[in-house]
Amino acid sequence: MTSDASPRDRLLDTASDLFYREGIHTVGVDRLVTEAKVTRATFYRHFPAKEDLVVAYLRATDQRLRGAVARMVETTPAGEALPAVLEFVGESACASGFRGCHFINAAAEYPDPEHIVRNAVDEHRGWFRDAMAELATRAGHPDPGYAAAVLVLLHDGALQGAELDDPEQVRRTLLRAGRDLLGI
Amino acid sequence: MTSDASPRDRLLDTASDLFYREGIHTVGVDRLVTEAKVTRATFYRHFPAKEDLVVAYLRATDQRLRGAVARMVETTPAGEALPAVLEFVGESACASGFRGCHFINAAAEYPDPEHIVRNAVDEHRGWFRDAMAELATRAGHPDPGYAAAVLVLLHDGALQGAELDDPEQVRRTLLRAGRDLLGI
DNA sequence: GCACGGCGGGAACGAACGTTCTGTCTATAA
DNA sequence: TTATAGACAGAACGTTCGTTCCCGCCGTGC
Repeated sequence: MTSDASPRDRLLDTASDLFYREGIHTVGVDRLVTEAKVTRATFYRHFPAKEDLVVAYLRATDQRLRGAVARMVETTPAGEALPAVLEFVGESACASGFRGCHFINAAAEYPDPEHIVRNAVDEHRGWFRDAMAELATRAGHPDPGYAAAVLVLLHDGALQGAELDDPEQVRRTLLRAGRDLLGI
Repeated sequence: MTSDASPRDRLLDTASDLFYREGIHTVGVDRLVTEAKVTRATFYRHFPAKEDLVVAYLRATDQRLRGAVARMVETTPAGEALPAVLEFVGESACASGFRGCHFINAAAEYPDPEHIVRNAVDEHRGWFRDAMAELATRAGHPDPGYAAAVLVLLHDGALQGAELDDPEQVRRTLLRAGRDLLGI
């Protein structure tokens, strides 16, 4: 239950849910405090402003994804890590309630590249690219930089495509294209 | 000059510019009528509501892209149409002022798939996929459906990646991956 | 026992939102 | 010449925005 968590956690949980499902600008502070069962005063006691909650939401999502990838890496042999990532992306894209990439969606609402929200987006993307490059290296891929760039490209395209078109078809295309490109 | 165009055209031009550069929700009607040098009454005489202007903006963008693709198809032999599309996408992504895909960005701000804005997005994406499938067919590609799906995937990934990462690197990755995947 | 900090309830702030209105001016068409 | 329609100017609508404040309650630690 979220109702017996701390006010800060309730806030972050409902923000994560609402920001992702309905967008950031369209979800007001009213909505947030009402659904989190928290008062405005409590909101501003934990977050200096709404955009700080947005950053916290992205950072929490980032941490969740880092954990998922780390767990995946631990449980799959080095040679199968890249296809495993593709499977993971494909499954995420087909999950119910999927609404595209958290970070791409957030960036679309914050055009200024210097904004703190964009900083959070950049950090996540930097980590993902580096993580993919390292996986490719460990898998013995001849060109890890290219492999990472390809994985980022396919990742982004698949996540946005799955939201806007048929997720299952996108998933199939992603897997087939990934295997073709990465030589696996 | 936009200042001697009709009020409706001025409105659509400034809306296209502002919506793309700064986002849709963040640009208010105040901003629009001020920069278009048009009064509120004139605004609402031409568009029942702001979201109708958003739809008009997307439809105008859609028409521009259809024209660009049609022109490209006319001037390139059938066999080279697919790489030409990739070049076009890559160049667009590296153009100054590029801010990602108009339609993906708009969809990120309108989560409801039944919204009229999303309808405009769906129409554009449907056209693009069909156009790519037809190009692939005419180029003699053995699996036009897959080729079209791949082009959509790479297109989406490249456009969002170029906005968030290094556009030149994304362009190179796009071209190389496209050539590898489409056998060209 | 008492001070203190976290939280709930709720009013209030100024600003901006999308939208509607009244009224005046001017160009075009009957 | 007059009627009409479109664009102008600008005030105003009610609502919502993000943010701040005051007050009373209650649990914990000194």
